[in-house]
Amino acid sequence: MTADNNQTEQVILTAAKSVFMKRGFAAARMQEIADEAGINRALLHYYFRSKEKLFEKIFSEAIGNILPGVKEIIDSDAALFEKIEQITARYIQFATEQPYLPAFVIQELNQHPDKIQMLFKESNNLPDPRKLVKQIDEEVKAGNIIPIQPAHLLVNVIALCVFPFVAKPIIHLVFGLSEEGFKNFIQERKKIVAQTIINSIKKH
Amino acid sequence: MTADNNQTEQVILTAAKSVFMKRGFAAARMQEIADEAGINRALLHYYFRSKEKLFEKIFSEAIGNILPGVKEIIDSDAALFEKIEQITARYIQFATEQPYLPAFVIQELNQHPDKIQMLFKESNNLPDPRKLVKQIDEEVKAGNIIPIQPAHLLVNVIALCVFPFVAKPIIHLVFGLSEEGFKNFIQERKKIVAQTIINSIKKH
DNA sequence: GTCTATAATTTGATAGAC
DNA sequence: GTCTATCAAATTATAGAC
Repeated sequence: MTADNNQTEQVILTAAKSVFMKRGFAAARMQEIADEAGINRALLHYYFRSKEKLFEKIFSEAIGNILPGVKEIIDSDAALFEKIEQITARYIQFATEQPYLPAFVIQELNQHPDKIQMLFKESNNLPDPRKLVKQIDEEVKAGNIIPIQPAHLLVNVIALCVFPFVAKPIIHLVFGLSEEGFKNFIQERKKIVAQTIINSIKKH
Repeated sequence: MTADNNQTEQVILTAAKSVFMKRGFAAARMQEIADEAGINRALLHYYFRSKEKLFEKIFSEAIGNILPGVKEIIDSDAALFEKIEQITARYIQFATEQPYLPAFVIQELNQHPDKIQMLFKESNNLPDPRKLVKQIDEEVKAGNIIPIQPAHLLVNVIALCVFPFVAKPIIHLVFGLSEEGFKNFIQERKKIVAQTIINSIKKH
């Protein structure tokens, strides 16, 4: 593989990511990807054969960027409250850097659940919740936190992190935030989410 | 307007809602709507002129079903904790009856933010958060709840209600739930969400 | 490896008969 | 009001020259 080859491939991937994230698979156009990459459509097919194959590449890369980090935290030996703080911090930081990603994943997940679920599985980085589930159950038993089902706690954490990004346009509308105001809002959530979760389960 | 006219129009709207919810605007096909309505494409255009107009009708109807109820609760004179319980109950009940709706709204919101924001505004049922914001601020000042910015509290409530529906395929995957298991999970959340929120803000 | 030209198909929309 | 036939545009994909 020549340097040029590699470089063009990378330019295409960058452009494809940008377009797929903004538009979603169905509304994305190969022409727009080509334009953004500064090449023509034929070359897209030369490198990736089809729109679908290109999409799969982009999607797998995207989840490959976030899953390993989350998995690592979930499987770590840290204490529960510490894990919660780490997960929220990493999630929000990641979504801040790639603000289109959460809505994109949710959109595709709901439109082709089987296919997307397979891509998640193939990534081999899907967090296995069992260890964390056990840890939560033990904290409950030990009387350190109030009784709560681990699945609900986990969903609560992810929901508080991710939702503001997918609901961004509605938040702008309801609270009349500027772009800057929204950024502030997200930064505040880095502390607020962990605090909210911990307050909701700790015994006082 | 004859009975037949009205009936056909209703059949089309029902079919269109089903298809748009499942596919989203970009991936929805007029042919599929026609098939599901048991008519042909030409008749769709006879009644609604274009795909876009049909979509707007469906979207406006959809948000028209949920917004007035939420607005009513938010503007009511109920105590804060009571409002939180009412909002969570209504949201989750509504999303249970129309499980595709939350992901659908989020998808379209992110793909055509300006247009969708306008449809929200035109509905004239967008909740005005000011009264609730004031109520929260007063509870904070009175020392009844911990200091929290109203916007974060509101986003937390909606996030915990809505997120499980938009993330349904991933929840299935991670926790290995059956369809029945997911329904149970959602029913449990009717109590858990309000409880989580209230625990997170009340003083102990 | 990259381009131009074009094929093949899909899809939203309209014309016109009944 | 409903249908068949057809148009016009868009879009993915390929063939072939350079």
